[in-house]
Amino acid sequence: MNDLHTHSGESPSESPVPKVVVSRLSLYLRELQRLEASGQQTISSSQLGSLLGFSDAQVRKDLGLFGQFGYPGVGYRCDELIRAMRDILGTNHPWPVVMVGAGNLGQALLGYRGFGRQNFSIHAAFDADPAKVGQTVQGIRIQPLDELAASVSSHGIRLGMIVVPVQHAQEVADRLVAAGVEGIVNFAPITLTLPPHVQIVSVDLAIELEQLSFAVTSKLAKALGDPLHTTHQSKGAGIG
Amino acid sequence: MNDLHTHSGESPSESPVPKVVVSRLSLYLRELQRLEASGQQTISSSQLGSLLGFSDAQVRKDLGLFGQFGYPGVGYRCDELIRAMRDILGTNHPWPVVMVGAGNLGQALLGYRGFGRQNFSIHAAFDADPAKVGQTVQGIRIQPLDELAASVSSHGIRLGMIVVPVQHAQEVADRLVAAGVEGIVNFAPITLTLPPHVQIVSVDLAIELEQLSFAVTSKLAKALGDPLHTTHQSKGAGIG
DNA sequence: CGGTGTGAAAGTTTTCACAGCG
DNA sequence: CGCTGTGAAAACTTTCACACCG
Repeated sequence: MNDLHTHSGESPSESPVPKVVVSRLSLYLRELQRLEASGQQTISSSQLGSLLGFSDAQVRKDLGLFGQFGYPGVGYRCDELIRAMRDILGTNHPWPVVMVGAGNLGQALLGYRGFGRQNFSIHAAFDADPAKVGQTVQGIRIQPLDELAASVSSHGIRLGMIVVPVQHAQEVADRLVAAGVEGIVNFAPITLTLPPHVQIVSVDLAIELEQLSFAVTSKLAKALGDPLHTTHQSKGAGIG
Repeated sequence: MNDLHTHSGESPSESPVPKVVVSRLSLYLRELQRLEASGQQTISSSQLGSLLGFSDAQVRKDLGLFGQFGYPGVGYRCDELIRAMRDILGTNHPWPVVMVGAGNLGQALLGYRGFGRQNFSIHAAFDADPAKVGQTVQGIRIQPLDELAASVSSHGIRLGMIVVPVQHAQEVADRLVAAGVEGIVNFAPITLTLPPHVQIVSVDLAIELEQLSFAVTSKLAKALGDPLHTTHQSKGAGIG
């Protein structure tokens, strides 16, 4: 590393970075920011890994996909690595986000301090309900849905959040895409159908809990030899 | 399939089910419930897969880990498959959940209809702030944190949600575990350190958005040949 | 025919292990 | 020495392709 013939213009054919790597990158960054705030200057791949439950090799391999950031015998400098990670993730510049849906959850998210940590901010909020439109929540005025497209395009907004009831989610998603949004966080419990150039991340609270009920159930089930959780029971009666 | 010498007592050594399979199972179930509600009786693996963006083979392989649920030439019966999935995920019986943290987000989650869909319900809510304790939100009285352990153990509660500010999250997690909780959904932006028998699922809104900013940025970057997003640029100056 | 269940092949991600560096 | 960066091996996951079934 530290080779000074900085070969920036590298070969153009790249295997796309796996999603799971990107999610670990975010965890590395979150942890690095905590470490830096606590005054730590450098960190090794094994320290960083063990803080997060990953192996040292995994940390190095993940970082190695994007460049060479470490110093042999030393580790990584927190400040440098933070900056590099933010460059990679795209959060060294602000990301205004639009939110659609100003119900319970939407209003709570409007007040959530913690987007800001990574340069995200809710730029505008929209709702279809005339009773909500015009209210100001957490300093953000709720606007009517008709203003969505103009707001997105005039401010070059690229990301949106869907916090509407499930029966409206697909339509809202379509409107966001039509307005030019390129990425959506969807809190409604439905699989959205969208063009492939639009990125989606979904958060379904019932599904998160289901992951736990499975894990907690199968832990016990295996100990007891429950066939459903130790594979291969056969089905019950026939179809008719 | 449909072999009637129902070999329930199968071999005890099992490869654990991958997490990614469990998350797809939840998506299958969510979609099946929608289909059943719309009156559909049966569905094939390729239909179900294409509704969710998976291949038919993937659907069959995932289900095949747990048993034989389909009918050749027909597909799967929605009602049967729903029941089987709920058995597998453990959601054929109710799951009372405790919530710690009754701020903006916590209160919004108290009002969230949609846990119920999969048999989860928030049984009790706790907060350290004396100003919040005693309030009733969405029909649930906010209790002081001291009552957490007694509530968990006396009702046999196995799952908890952490919705407190980040600086209190680890301590709250420790208290939940000490009280006997076996699985936690954590909304605070921190990696919790807990004994291995406790399951954790994390939701960090800033990280969800980062996944999008990466995807949206790198899509453009690749088109332009940005070296950070087309791998292998070298670092800047030396360490000193 | 239409569709499942499933071994075998292909592809992907993680771990190993070690050369090389400051 | 301690630690990175990285090929090679191992482990794991997905896709293929086809026997079999109603």
